[in-house]
Amino acid sequence: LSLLMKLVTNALVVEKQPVMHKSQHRPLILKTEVQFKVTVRFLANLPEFKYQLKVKPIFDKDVEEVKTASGFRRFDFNSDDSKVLDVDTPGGGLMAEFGHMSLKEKKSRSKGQCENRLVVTEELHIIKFVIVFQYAGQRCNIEASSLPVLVISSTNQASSAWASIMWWNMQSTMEPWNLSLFSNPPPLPWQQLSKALSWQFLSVGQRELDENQLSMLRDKIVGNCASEGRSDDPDDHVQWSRFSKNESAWMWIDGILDLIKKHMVDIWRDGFIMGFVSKERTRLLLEKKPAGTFLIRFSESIKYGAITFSWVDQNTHIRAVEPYTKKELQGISLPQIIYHYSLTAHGKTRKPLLYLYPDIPKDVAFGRYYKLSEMSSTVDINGYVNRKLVSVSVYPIPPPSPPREQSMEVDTDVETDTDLQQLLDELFADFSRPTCTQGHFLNPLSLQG
Amino acid sequence: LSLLMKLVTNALVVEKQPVMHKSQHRPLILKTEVQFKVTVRFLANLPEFKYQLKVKPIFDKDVEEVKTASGFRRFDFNSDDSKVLDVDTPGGGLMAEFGHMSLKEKKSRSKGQCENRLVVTEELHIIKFVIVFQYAGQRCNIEASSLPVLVISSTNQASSAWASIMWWNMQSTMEPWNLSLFSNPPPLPWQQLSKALSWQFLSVGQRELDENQLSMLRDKIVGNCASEGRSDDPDDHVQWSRFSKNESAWMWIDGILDLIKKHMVDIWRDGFIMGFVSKERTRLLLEKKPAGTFLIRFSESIKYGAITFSWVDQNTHIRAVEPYTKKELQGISLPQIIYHYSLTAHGKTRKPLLYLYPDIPKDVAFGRYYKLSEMSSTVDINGYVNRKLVSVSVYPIPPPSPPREQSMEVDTDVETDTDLQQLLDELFADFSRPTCTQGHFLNPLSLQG
DNA sequence: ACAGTTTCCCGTAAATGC
DNA sequence: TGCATTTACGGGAAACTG
Repeated sequence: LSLLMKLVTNALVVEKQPVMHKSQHRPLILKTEVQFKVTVRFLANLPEFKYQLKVKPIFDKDVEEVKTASGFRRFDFNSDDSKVLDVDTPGGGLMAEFGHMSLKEKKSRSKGQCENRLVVTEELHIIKFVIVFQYAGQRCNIEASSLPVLVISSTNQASSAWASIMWWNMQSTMEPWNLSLFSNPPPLPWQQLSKALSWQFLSVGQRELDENQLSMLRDKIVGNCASEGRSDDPDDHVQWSRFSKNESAWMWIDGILDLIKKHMVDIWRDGFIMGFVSKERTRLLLEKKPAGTFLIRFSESIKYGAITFSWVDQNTHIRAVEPYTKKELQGISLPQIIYHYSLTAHGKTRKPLLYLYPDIPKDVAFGRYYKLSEMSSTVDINGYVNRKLVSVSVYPIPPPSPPREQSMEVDTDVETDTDLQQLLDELFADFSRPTCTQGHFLNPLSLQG
Repeated sequence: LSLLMKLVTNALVVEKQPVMHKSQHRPLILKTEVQFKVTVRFLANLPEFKYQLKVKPIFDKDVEEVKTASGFRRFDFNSDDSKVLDVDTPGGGLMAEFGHMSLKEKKSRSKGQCENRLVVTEELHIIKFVIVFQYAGQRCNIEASSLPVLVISSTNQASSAWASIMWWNMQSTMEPWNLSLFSNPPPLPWQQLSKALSWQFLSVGQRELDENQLSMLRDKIVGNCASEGRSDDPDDHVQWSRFSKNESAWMWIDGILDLIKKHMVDIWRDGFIMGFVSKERTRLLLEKKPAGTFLIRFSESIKYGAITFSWVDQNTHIRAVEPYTKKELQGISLPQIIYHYSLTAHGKTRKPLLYLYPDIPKDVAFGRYYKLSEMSSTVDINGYVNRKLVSVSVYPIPPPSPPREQSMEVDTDVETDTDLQQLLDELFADFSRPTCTQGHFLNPLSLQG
């Protein structure tokens, strides 16, 4: 009997297709009150059992007491809790499809009693599918278990949850099925973590991280730049807390992944974003290059994914533009920004970006992208004058304004208008110097030799 | 007894505060599965009834059969269906607060049987609050009714629903409580409708419509420009279908209200948006004005609320920029657009906007707005070069590109790159004429005398 | 096929809980 | 009080349903 159980247990395969955007093959993140689908397949083709077996999904079966003790949340299935009969599949095997499952938290009375309680995105749960099976007068349970499941209640937890999944996947290659992993998570070799990170970029942006990019990440995450040899020391390890906790590596990287996914899959895929370069390395790379050479970097300081470019300006000054955020990129694409980016300095307006590092003319690199987007916005519509957005800078920066303690009042206080006007006049002294040409027109962007 | 009932019935007042964005004092739009709050007040101060009266909300009481017959949907309260005891209020009166009400549709088996079924935003429902009341051995019902309620299931229905509310409010000043109004809605005098429309702008944008704006709307909605005298003919009437049905007046106006609410309450309030001006009138107004005079108009053609400006260009040409949509205004404000708007034509770049019609220097009108927004984006951050967005146009438009039947292929087809490059070169011939200045820099925005 | 209507669910903001 | 977690719901899009 016990042999039969084991045999048949292994013959069950579980597949899920939740609608989580992050999920790939392994659907390990489930959001409460959001539907997901589970298909249970009976691999051993035993058609004589057709319509005779009932499958029932159970959340955290067998481990419920343990988990409750350690402060885990408890969940129930919302609607489809009832079991579904087996049906035959085209291949002839048996299967059951749970089409509209979703989770709801069971509120337990006393929650915070446990000392070292994990954060919710570290709780590893299990969904089991159980068949109560009658055979030869005997009765036994056949079970199939899902991969570990992380349950979140809001998409703002998805990023942390994904960190847990990556960590678990890396651990479980060595020590499978450790559901208490995050009670005391062992550090991981950088070698292994770096591969996982690279895969994320492959998955999201169709291009892995190269050695230079990984090296920058190593310096940032492993730190300990003592061995500045930049070779991957196999002794380098990363702590879970360093990787996943607030303000730490993964949140920053995931913001960048999201930035790529939403706004620059194509440019990333084609390799035009150096991205992970420190400011120092940027200077090293650029300082020997002719003016007009630039490279594209992810912002290291801004929390939720932003991108900037650094370029060699006149007199070999290296400058970087204020990073563009995801929100801003909704209105204008990075290639468009790069194509039109203009700088007004010392009374002269010019386009400071010429060659993508090391020496690719920017149109060769980016032409294929901005052409398409420009096309559509340049067409005349109903007799209207077409238009487009251009990102411009005024440099050098004017002297900083004196601090204003009550900026809230400004919008009703007419008195400050004059101050503001002055400041603004200063700011745009170069930019908007009025000039008489034909008609009454100001001529703000002109080069006044 | 009947006297008492009437007396007490009138003594009940119903107040609701749903979280619908459109709702003002009268909360007449309810969305299914979204919470709202109802407070029932017993105006007659009879403290001896404290804690003895139970109030029960009932949806479509007394009219359910009629409505079901005419194809109306039916609803139930979700959770708080149970009645709540009366409690005393600070003033000493009796009241009951239903804190977490929400509606759920009761699916009825056969729905589409009714011939002339109304659309859902024309269904007028009623919520009644009933007290079963024992007095002197007698038992009777005390009832208070809500104002008519429109039930929607998605915010994309809110606009239509609001149209119904306006229409009902206008009708009910003459003939109150007509719940079958939309079965055969009588036309309304323009005089009355125009006031209601004007109030919408007052409510959303803190400024009513002036006579010129209303006159333009009259021409558009009433049509029938036979009496071109532009005086308000009291015989002008508007049909409900003309006002509310798809692609018609209200949808367009409501898109503009939303535009104002989201992006330009201040400029609207201060009266700098002429807004409702026909193209013809725009030309009449501007053609006698000096070059650089401009006015701001709402787009008449774009469906969901967009804004443009028309200006007197060189040689007294009147031009208008492609309208800005709500989505685009998320990234840049209208005052900023106006302040920096630049035009490149005939090899010269200039700012074509100088005087807001009739003759207000644009900085006098808009200075107060763009100063504030410029402030924040001009501050230097962490050594980055500040930047901002500018809306620019290239005019005149280059010859239209030959039609491309397979624009889908372009992004993988390297062959077309050359074509695109050529076209683009043409497009930006004026805009990006390369010029050698110091260094290698192109000098695209320069005036080459 | 299609339009009116509802459902689904992300992402943000607010509320809640601990 | 602050942070972790959940709830709420607008908005866009997909799914439904006659």
